[in-house]
Amino acid sequence: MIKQRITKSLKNLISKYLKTLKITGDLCFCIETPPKNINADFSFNCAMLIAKKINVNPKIIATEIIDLITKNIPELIESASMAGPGFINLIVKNQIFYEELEIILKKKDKYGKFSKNNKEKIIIEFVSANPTGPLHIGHGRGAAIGDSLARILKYLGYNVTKEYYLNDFGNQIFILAKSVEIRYRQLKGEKIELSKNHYQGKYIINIAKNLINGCKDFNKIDFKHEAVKYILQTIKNDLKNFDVKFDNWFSEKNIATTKDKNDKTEIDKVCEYLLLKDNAYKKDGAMWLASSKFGDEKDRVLKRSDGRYTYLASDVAYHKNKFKRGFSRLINFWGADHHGYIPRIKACVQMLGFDEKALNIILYQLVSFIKYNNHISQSSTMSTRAGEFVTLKEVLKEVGKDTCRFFFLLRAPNSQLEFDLELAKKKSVKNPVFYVQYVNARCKSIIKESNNRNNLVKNIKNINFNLLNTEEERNLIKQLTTFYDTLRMSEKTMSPHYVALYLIELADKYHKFYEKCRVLSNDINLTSARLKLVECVMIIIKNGLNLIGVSAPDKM
RNA sequence: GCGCCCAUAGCUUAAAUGGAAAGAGCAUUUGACUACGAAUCAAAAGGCUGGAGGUUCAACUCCUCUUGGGCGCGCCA
Repeated sequence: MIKQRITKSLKNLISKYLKTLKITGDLCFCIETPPKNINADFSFNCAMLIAKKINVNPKIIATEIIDLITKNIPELIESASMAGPGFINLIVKNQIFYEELEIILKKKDKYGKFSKNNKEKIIIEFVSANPTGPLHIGHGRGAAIGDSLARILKYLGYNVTKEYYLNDFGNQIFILAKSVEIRYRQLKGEKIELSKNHYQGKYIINIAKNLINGCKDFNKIDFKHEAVKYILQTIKNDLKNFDVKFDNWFSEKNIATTKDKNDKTEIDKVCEYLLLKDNAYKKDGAMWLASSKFGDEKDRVLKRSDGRYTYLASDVAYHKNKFKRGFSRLINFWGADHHGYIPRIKACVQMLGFDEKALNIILYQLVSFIKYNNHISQSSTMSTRAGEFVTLKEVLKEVGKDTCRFFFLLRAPNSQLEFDLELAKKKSVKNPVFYVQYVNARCKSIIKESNNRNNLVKNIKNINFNLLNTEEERNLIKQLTTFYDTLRMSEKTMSPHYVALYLIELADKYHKFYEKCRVLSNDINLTSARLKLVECVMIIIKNGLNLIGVSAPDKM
C-alpha cells in the first residue's frame, strides 16, 4: 500500500502549496503508474492542473513542487524529476519497498485484505441460466467473472452473498416439460414429433430415458418437476467442477406461488404497491408498468389480460426481495443480449424507492463458437432451444478448470469473444495459466532444495533486505507491492480481469529474477534475503490465483 | 427503421477521471540448460489504434459523421 502512503504525503504537501498560491477549492489529482518506458515508480500531473488554473507555465510549477518534495519528504522519495509537458516523476526509496516486504511476510494470506469491518452488504447475482438445458461456455464466462469478482470484494472486506436466480416457473418450463414428454412417448413407440418450438437438444432424450428406467407410470409423471430436477442437478455438478459455489439459490417458482395469510404472493403485493403509487396502471385488460416515466422507451406489461404475470413482474418482486433482505448494493451479471432490459429494471428500482445507482448491471459480451463442418470453420452463436452450443462440461473435460477460468478472465467482460475449442485444446500446452502456476512450482523447488542443504539460513535472525538491489529484484518487489492497487482497480471497474493480468506480470518479473539472481549461494546473508523474497512471491501468487479460483500446485 | 456494444501487430488481446515513445502472449526468426525445474530467459521482426472530421497543451480514450461485425426492440423468458 505504498501508493496510498505516498498519495497521502503528497496531498498534504500540495494543499499547503496551494495556500501559498492563494488557490482555493479542491484540486483533484492522483498519482499514477507511468508508462513502462519511463524510469519512475510513480508520476503525477498536478503541476499541469495548477498551471491551467492560474495560467502560468506548468514547468515553473513543477520545479517548485519538486523542490518541496525533496525538502519535505526525503524519507519517502529518492528523487523527483520533471518530464514531458510538466509531469513529475518519483522514484521511491528502496527502504519503503523493503518495509512492504516485511508486511507481506507478517500478514501472509491476509496481505491486502481490508482490515476494517465493512458493513456494506452486497448481493452478486450471476449465471442464473434457465434450467432448460446444460450450461454452455457463455454461462461459463459469466460464472468465472461473477465468482471471481465476488471473491475479490469479499477479500476487500465486503459482506458478499452469491446468488443464482432460478427461473423454474413460467412458459419455458412448460415447453421443456412438453419436450420431455414427447421424447418419452417416442421412446415408448408412439409416432409423435417435436415442433420447432420445443427443445431439440439430445439431453432431453436422456431425461426421458431416465424416466423410463425409473419405471414410473406415465400418468403419474410430473414432467415439469422431473425435467427441472434433472437439469438442475447437471447445472450444479458443472458449477461444482468449475469451483463456483453459490450461497443461495433463489427460486422464481417460490416467489410466484408462495402465499401469505391474505392469500397473496410477493408478486401480487409488489404490483399492488406499484398501482397505489401510480407507477402501474390498467389498460386493454392488462396491467402495465409505467417504466417510461423513468427513462425506458415504453411501458411494459406486468400482468397479461388472461391474468398471468409476466417474467418482469417476477423480476420486480425479486429485486424488491433483495432490498428487503438488507442488501444495499445489487450487482447483476447479465449476458449482453439482455441489455435492452436494463432501463425497465432500473426504473423498477426507483419506483421501489431506491437509488438507481444501488443496482449495478454488468454486461458480458456473448461467447460465440467456431463450428467445424468438413474442416471449414464458421462462427456460430449458441441457442439452447435449437440445441446448438458448446457445453461448459465438455470444455472443462478438454482443458481443465484452471485453464478455462483463466481464459475467461484474461478479457474484459465487454470484449466479444470467439471460442475455438480446437485451439483451446492445443493451448493447454502453452498457456498463460501455466506461466503463472510455474512460478509457485519454482518457488517450492527452491525452498525444498534449501531445506536439503542443512538450511544454514535458518540461523540468520536479521534479514537484510538491503542486499536485494539488482534491477530484477527491485522490479519484482515493486510488482509485489501493487497487489492491493490491482484489487482496488478490479473493485472500481467491477472487472476481475486486472487480477489475471497482474499475475502474468508478476510471473514475468519472477522468471526474470530467477534467471539473473541465483537464490541459493554461499553468501548466507544474500541467500536468506532472497529466500524471504521467494516466500513473498509465493504468498502473493497463491493469494491472487485463489481470488480468481485457479489452483497453485506445488508440482506441475 | 430505432437503440446498446465492439473494431488496436498475421491471430488472441492490454492500456487507470484524456497524459509521455500504444504494452503483452501466440505464431515466425536467432541465441542460452555440467548450479535452485528450459512449462524458463535473452534478442529480432511485426502498428497511421477500421475511415473522415472536431474538441484539447495532450485523444485508443470525449463529440459528430461513416464502414464492418455482435446483440436487442413480444401481453416470450
